[in-house]
Amino acid sequence: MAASNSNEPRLAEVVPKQAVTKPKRKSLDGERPASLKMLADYLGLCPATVSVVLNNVPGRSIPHETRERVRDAARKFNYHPSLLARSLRKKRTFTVGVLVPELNDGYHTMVMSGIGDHLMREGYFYFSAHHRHKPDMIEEYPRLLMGRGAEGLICIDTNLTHELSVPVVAVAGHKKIPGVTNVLLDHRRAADLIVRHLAELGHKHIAFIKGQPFSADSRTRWDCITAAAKDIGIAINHELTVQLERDISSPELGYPVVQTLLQSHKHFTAIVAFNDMSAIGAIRALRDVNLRVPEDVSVIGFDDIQAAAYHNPRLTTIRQPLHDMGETAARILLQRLQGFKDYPQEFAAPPELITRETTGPANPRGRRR
Amino acid sequence: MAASNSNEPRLAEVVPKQAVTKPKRKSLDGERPASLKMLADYLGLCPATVSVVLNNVPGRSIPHETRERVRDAARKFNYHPSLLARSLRKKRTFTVGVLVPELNDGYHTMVMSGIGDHLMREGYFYFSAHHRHKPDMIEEYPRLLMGRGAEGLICIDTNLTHELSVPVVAVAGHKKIPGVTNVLLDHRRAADLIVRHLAELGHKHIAFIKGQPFSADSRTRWDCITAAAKDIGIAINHELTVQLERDISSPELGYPVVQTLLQSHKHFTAIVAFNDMSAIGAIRALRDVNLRVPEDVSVIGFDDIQAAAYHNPRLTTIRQPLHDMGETAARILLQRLQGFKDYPQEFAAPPELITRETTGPANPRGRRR
DNA sequence: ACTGTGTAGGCAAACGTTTGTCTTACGTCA
DNA sequence: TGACGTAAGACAAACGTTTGCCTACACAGT
Repeated sequence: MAASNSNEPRLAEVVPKQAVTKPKRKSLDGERPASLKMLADYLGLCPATVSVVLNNVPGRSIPHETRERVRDAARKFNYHPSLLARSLRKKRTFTVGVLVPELNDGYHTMVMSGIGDHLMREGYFYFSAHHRHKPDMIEEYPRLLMGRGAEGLICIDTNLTHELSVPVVAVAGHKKIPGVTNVLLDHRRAADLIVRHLAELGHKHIAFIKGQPFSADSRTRWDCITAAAKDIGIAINHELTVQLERDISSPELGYPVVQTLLQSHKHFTAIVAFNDMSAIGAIRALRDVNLRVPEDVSVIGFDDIQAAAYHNPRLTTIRQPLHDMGETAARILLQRLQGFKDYPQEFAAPPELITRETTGPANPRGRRR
Repeated sequence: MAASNSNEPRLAEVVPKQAVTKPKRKSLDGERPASLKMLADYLGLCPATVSVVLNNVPGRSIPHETRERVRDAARKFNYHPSLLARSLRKKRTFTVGVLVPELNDGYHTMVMSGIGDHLMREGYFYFSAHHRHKPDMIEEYPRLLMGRGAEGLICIDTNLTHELSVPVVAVAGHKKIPGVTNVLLDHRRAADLIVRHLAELGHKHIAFIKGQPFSADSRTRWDCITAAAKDIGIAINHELTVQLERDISSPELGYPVVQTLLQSHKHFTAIVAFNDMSAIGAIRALRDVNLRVPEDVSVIGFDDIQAAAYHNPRLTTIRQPLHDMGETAARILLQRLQGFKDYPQEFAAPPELITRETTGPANPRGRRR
């Protein structure tokens, strides 16, 4: 804004009462950011009038010349209103809270990036906090964030347990909670894409890696998979389903469960992983026992994280429009903050099948050992 | 040290789940959250006294019985102090700003996760903002964050241009700016590790991928590499150095520059990439012309992002202790906020060579074509 | 001369805290 | 009995805004 004033404005020159008479109180002179009151003193007006001008309050008659004087002074003293004071007075902070399990995770941060884009565009700022799936933090952080002035919350992949006193949008939230809008993937469609893709390639013996219990998507995704399999006529062998347990976001996630799967010596020609990370771990486990992907076993991931396209072989996966989902979440929250009453209770984003190199025709011999 | 008032009233925990037990609200609390004034009215005291009790202000004599009454009332009405009002009054917000180029990037978010850990532990919250390396945003966001009450700033991989009026810690910052503490990798050591490793494997013709000009580490890293090469006696062929340009964080970053490198038909047996992402892209470009890694060409990355360990082949790289660096940055900032005067002007974190599968003995024939 | 209508801007009360200073009332001491 | 100390808490002034209401004028119309 005020980039032009090369010589620093000396507020002390025009407000003699502090700087000149009391040189020892250094913190009070020029260093202190200008306030409405200082401006008003300087201009011979009262703070209210200055505020009115600077905010262009409609319905107030202030002559053009005065308005210019005020704006000049604001520029000269590099005035920035104290948002703290303003928030206190107006009871609006233009701040929301973003609650996320883990900052260092491709899924979460992709969503956050969408959230951030929309919020910044609309002039909102956000606090972020991560809880690492610890229940007491999930309980406590919303309160703290609200205490900090968050007018609403966006929770990513977080199992909320109860209603809150501010509007909430949950990304990858499934539980129906009053006041909570869920933004999630259309899991029925996603499951259909996965199972149909594998069925068309001739797979009949399919192993599944289920998500961790604490991950919000786990339950729904699995339910949809079983439903889709039933529709399409693929039998689900429960001896071929394994379950992720660890709370990490690296391929190490998928490695051990596929090892145990392999040790069971069951026949399968494809693995449906809970997400891309576990798919990558799965592929490594397969290769470590000299199984080729996709010639011997097809693997399909979920999420389409950035590593997926550059993994070797390139990972076939379901893309979630995570950035869009983040933007959508932010948009819905802001609408609700602006008093929109008939906001959607749920928003389902469309998944997309990204066919790359880790899926191929079923090998009739299945995995060899 | 924790953020001053450890006696922050933890009231909600004591209050029984309100939804179930109280269908009807008590007379006093109506709509708004309880304030000091309401409490004072209820107790027949004045707000100041209530404040004094709740904050355990030393040197005030309030009888024990009154203190209990006050605390009971606070619990009863689920009182939480307005941090907005408190901040306005005390001129402390316990909030900092975190400025980052991109939210969806392994490097940045790993650092953020360290920052977040430390800040939350100390009772601070933070605003985050991302600028995508746009100079006007880099100029504007610090102001906005300070306007929001940030008492200090942590900038990750951000080329600040000038001093700010609050304490700043720059992660991967190189420029010496008054008031800015730099937390960075010991690049001299890192460069030494890289060059020595390749030299020991017999590499003499080494190609280099330099970082983008806007990336804060680019310059220093390159300078250190050339210094180390000189020390160790490796000649740097400028026809074998290419430069990243694009502002993306996917392997696509490194792919095209290695393509051009290959088109030049120069002889080389190893590539030193600016970071892991570009290394992965480089490997793909090599494989696409049927060059094997590491048999024909060795590749070494930088950062040790999560994908590095699970890439195929596993990536040899330099690990930056990013999480630690984030924590360190936060710690230094908080120390400065608490008035520590002799904080370090610079902090260098130790790199570590992670030898995996993408580097091997130099192939005397070099790359074939 | 009186009323009405604008115009320009001041006044003061919020918003919810914190903190230094003041006032009571009571007891103790000499 | 007066001086004094002290406990218990009230008072008021901030912090920097915003906003509803008010005043003081000037001018025009009857």
